[in-house]
Amino acid sequence: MSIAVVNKNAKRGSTVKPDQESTSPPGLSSVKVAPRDRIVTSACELFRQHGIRGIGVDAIAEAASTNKMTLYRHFGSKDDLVCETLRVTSEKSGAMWADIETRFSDNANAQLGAWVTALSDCLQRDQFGCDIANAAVELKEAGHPAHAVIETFKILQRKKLTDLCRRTGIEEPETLADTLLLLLEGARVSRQASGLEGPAQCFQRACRNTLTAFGVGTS
Amino acid sequence: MSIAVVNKNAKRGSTVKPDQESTSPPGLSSVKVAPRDRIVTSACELFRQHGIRGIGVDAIAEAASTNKMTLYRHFGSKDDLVCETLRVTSEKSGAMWADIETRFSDNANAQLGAWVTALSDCLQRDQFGCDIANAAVELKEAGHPAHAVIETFKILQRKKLTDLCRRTGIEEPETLADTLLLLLEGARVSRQASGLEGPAQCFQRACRNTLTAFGVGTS
DNA sequence: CATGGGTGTGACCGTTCGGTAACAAATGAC
DNA sequence: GTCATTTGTTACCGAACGGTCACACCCATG
Repeated sequence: MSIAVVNKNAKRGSTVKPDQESTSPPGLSSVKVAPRDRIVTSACELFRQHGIRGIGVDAIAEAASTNKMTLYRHFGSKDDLVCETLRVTSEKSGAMWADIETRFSDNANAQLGAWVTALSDCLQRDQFGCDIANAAVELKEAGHPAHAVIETFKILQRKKLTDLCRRTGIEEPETLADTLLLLLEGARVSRQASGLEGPAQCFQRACRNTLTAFGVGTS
Repeated sequence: MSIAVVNKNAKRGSTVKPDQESTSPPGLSSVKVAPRDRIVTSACELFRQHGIRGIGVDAIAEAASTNKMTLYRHFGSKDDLVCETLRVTSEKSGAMWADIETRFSDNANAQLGAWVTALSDCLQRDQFGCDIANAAVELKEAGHPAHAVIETFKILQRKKLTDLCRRTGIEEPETLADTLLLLLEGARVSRQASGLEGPAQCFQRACRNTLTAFGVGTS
């Protein structure tokens, strides 16, 4: 699971030290994750659960089983940490794309179908939507460093989907890609506002209808 | 010490008082808006521009040309004020629906077309998306009083659009309504993350395509 | 003129926030 | 073992936050 989300056990005088990992068979124990990585992992999770403005650096450090000082040695500011978590999240999205491409190599239609399925599954599982879009909603200040990361990711995501749509040979790949992106973004935010029984439940069907309307058969 | 966070005009000793309204021809002056209404108006605007967590009650009171004490006499807490602004925003949405119904009475297809046009125009104008959905993204704490307001609005919005779709006589009004809602929600959040040149620019076309695919002609 | 309700004012409270200083402890390479 | 780098710990800072207090004020109603 996760590393103690809200460090209840704390009580600084815990005398024994090895509380790093909950399940730690002595000897080979676990992989010994570096503090920096633990911080990023915890930050990703807590930002997602509470929002960027809804969680403090103290809580993040504690969840990462470290302290604020170490956090600030690796990240000059909370904003820096925010940017790093967004970058990591972007990379995870890249991994999904790679997986789809390897599983359905050279079949654009099947890849589009797999994209819809993957995101639909993700929608069922994750109630907090797209971290990148959520960050854009939350951080409205002009010139916030996260904006560059958000823009980079969104441009890349759009380019990937447009290219994929183009490879199906249809007439308006840009329109299809943008339509699918609107449906996805809408489903993810609608799930947060109205739950799974709201309009979000229609996401997969809406995507299939759209693909059909554009002449893309996903077999 | 300094109470005023963004104390722009302030200068408490402004000697002359009538700075309530900028353009105030002496005599009949303006309509004399009550403090409570000024607070709600300012709060709506500031929450929209900076996010709910991004603005403090001091700044809201100051923008409303009043003070924190008066604010707390009308609203027991910041959360109460948040709920009230969401309610007011909901009512404005209701006004748009009423306008559409009066302009195209007894013509469901035309009303659907007008709905798309109105929201598309709104999308061009307003860069901050749907305040209600943004609040849902920002306020993730379970049991937050705003959730009830959000849910009420989203259910009503969905019901109105579904009923309108049903009145066109098509087969799957629920699916059409949900698809349009996903496109709308997606366009509004995408505009915040990727700007007007992003997928949001496709909103109107995607809606028209969807309407056509469902057999709804908006003439 | 008196009175009372709504309003303005500034100080204040306790908490939390992002961020830093100083020093002790652990760790790993040589 | 030595030594330098990386961590952990504790205390602290200034600022901003949500929220309250006591008191002066304005103004309409009687």
